Amino acid sequence: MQAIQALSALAQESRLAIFRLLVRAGPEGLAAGSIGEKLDLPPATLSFHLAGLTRAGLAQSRQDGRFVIYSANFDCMNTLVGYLTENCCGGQSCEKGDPDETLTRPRRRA
Amino acid sequence: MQAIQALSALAQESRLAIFRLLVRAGPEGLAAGSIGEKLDLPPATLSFHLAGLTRAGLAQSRQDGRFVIYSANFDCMNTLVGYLTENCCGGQSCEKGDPDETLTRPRRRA
DNA sequence: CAAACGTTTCCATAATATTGGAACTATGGA
DNA sequence: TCCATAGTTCCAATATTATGGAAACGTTTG
Repeated sequence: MQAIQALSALAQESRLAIFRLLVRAGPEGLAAGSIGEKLDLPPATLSFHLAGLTRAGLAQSRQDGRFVIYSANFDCMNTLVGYLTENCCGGQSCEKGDPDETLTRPRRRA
Repeated sequence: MQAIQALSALAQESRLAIFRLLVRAGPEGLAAGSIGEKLDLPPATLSFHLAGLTRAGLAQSRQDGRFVIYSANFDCMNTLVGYLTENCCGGQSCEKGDPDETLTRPRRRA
């Protein structure tokens, strides 16, 4: 299951922080260096985590001059959220039990 | 962040399988033994993983006679999905980029 | 109480992940 | 060409997680 890869990629403080940064940065992405700067991560460690996110398909990189720009893969994230939603509400529940549910996951027809 | 706890709880084959089973079982839940049987996990290993899911708040247990019944915590799962949705679409994107997006995550107004 | 059953705890082992320094690679500019 | 900048890879130390046998723990039943 590749959901597991994505989940474990996000299940780590630094990587989750990196990913959040990438999401906020949008499709433009961010240079590796500025990520490391914002999160105060040494280059080797940062590279390790970026590789993890990339391997999981949650991020991608392109080279721009001397910089390597990383950006979030929104499709992948959507797929993951979709998968979790199936796993959470696949049967029927999930609608009941939390009246605020519509705030986070609009239902299909009301 | 307790999202990380939930994410790492799910980021493991056995635990994800257990959780999926619990979700499908609904609020009634399942006895530890029958989970172990279905997934062919030795008692100690199963107990270890059930403890992980419980620690993460994704599952809960109640004792019923000689059995210990585990059930999924749907609220917790909703919270997690909500958090991920924030992290994915917090800015604005996520709508664009994949025309099939409506299949997995219906948008709010069309 | 004792035996049987379901589950957990204890423990040791093995596997996997995380960390960061140092050396290496690639790119752009003097 | 040579240097500075930006990142990656290599490597070794450390830390965390997973696995499962065996013993202990509650509960029900005889």
